Amino acid sequence: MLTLKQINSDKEQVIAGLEKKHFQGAREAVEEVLRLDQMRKSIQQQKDTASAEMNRISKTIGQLIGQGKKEEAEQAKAQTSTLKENIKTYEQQMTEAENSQTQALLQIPNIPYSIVPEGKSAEDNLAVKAGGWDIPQDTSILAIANNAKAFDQDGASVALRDWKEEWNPQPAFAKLPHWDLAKKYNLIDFDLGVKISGAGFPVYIGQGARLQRALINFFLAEAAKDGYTEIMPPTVVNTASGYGTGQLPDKEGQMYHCDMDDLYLIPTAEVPVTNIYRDEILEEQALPIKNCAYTECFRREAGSYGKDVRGLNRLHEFSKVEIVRIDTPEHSEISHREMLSHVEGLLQKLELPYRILRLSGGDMSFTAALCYDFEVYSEAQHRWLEVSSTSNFDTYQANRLHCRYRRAEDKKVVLCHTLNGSALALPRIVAALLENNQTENGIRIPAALQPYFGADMIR
RNA sequence: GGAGAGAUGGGUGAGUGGCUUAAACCAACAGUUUGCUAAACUGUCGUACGGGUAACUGUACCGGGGGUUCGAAUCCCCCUUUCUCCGCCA
Repeated sequence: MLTLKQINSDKEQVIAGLEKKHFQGAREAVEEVLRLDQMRKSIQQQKDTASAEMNRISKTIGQLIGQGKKEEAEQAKAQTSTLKENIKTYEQQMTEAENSQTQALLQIPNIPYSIVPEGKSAEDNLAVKAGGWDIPQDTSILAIANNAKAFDQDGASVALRDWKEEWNPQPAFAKLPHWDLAKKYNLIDFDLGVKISGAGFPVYIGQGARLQRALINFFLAEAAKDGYTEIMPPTVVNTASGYGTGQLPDKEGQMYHCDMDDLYLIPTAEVPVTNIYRDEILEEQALPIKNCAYTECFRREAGSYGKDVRGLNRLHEFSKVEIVRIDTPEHSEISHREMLSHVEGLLQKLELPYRILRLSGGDMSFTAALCYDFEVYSEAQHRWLEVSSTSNFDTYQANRLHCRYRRAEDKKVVLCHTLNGSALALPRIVAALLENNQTENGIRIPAALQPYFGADMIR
């Protein structure tokens, strides 16, 4: 959540930011938080004064009893009853005010950075870069893309906006969608998954299972090369962790819940791996912390339907390698770019056509300050598939997590920045690999993946 | 799952109702002394929220939550968790 300090000192900027994110009733929400804050402060002043008086009297009583002055002690006791009641009332009011204030703050999303494009929806996302083995290199627009210093050159990025329309690859032969390929090569059995679990829980078989394991190992190895520490966290988390990274309370219905023990199945490794640092004060020299983790991810995906859920496009359980960073505010932007380069490198090594989108204010997640999506092009489905979302949360998550660090310079304790990104989520990568690499003789495995897969083709 | 014993600051650890403003030691940081290193000495050494331009100061926090009391780290209840033993088990 946003800090009170931010809201207090930069009220108008915060409101403008919330409006950029198309948050309804931004001004009212901010005013409400400020009003509750004023209320809380004035109650605290009264309560602190009363408590100070109470402490003073109690101490006196102790001294009087020590001196054997019992009558005077009894007199002093008589003074305390109203005071005691007042304190109790103040405490209740303060708890109430604090709770409403927290509730109000939880309803307010993060504010976007200035380079986030204006806009309401996915239509307004900005393509900042594109690449991949199959993209024609002579298109002038793409030439700009390749020369652009990625991610921070707004002028260059704007020119890329409509590049998708310029590039309409014509497949050499009618390519099959991955659900047909999965059947043809006996890689994935969707019906079997329905039998033993339900829709959205595919069963990977033989080379299909091996491809999963190869991708996981490849992604983890690449992350290790880039200096990430591998974590293997629990796959279920408690409510405190759910609140820490912001899945609770707003996304409660999106997570699977184990009623008996009140635990949630993780929707992403971000949850356990970021919560490692909940309620921690880190030393500045330990930053940036770079962790990666492979986990299964579980999502209820309530409300999804149609072509979006066909095959591997949207699953209830899927494998993902996540990269997570905890950093200082000064360095988090650099960290973000390094993460983007890492993810881009993975897609290049997998030889997939990709584009990178800077999400518009309205399309960003509740908690992000800046977010880039990576999409790969599926030649059989003729559409872009989102395979990674790499975000900087600024202090928004850290504030909720109470994740802070001690500045080396002045020893002050301040909030960290948190960042995370998929590197990568498997299902749509598998879909794109199968669809784009199909030949008459089988499915080609990209060279970088061959050592992990143990073969150059799926036959 | 059953029984018992624990949980105190960055660490070790004292504290069984008011002489605690949580001792002491270690670590850390700053300074003094000193050819250098080391040692010694002195000082600083939590977090959150208030008040104050500031120096400073108030309140809360001893695993978490509730209760008893004028007053709780200390007594009572519930929860979490660690250890030991028993049971079960890959």
